[in-house]
Amino acid sequence: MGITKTDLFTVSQNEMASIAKVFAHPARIAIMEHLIKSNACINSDLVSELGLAQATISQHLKELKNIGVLQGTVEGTAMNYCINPEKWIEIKNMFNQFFDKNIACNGEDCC
Amino acid sequence: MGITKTDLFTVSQNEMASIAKVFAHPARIAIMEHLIKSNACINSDLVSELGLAQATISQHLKELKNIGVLQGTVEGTAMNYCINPEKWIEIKNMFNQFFDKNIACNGEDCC
DNA sequence: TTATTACATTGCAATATTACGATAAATATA
DNA sequence: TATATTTATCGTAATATTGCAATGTAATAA
Repeated sequence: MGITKTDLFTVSQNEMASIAKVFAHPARIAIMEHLIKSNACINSDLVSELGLAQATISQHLKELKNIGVLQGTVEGTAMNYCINPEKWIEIKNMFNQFFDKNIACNGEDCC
Repeated sequence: MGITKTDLFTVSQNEMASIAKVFAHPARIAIMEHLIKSNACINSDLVSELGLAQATISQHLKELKNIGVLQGTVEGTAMNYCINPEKWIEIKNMFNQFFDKNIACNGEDCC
């Protein structure tokens, strides 16, 4: 089907999954890493940096903007994209909360 | 196209993306959370717990096994799945390294 | 006004993912 | 042995994602 049955899961499970989905493409990881290195960046830089077409990069940027991890300001004809620090921390905390659960097995017949 | 141009990106960017992809479905988040709560679990438990078909759950478990975050031991006709603690820490560290980068803007014209 | 530049959007083709019924495989039980 | 139980795999339909050329839009420069 390709359709996810979101109604079967909790809000936080769906949220975690949809944020992870944005991180689930190497181009979007590369965009974030490049933005962090440069401290600011425009779309056209990324085209030469990553080797993907302008339309493709614009699409990835849109998905990163959609979850709020990127913010963009207009700079003449160019765009000035950078990481949204508040959202960055928020997502970081979300992953931390998930991974900080106690995963110790308690029974001797466990795994 | 639906095909990712992995050759354009670094090994670590591709790895991060492919692990995030496994976390990018609420059923797989729910499976991990249920395993952590129960400390051990079999496939048939999850079918009644999650409301997805047995074949679907088996498929999700396979993907979680593929990246090593789950391990399964045979228990008669049943399976005993649980979190792999070493891999759990490894993935946790991967995300921590990614999010612990300094994202402070340095220029006054930045965002 | 007419380019030019930079980015977004649209419309597709190719491929991937999700879900599940059917069925296979493996073990346990009568 | 025959049957039930549990999980894995296969095949397939529905939907989603990826990538890009073409085009649209908005601001600047000539």
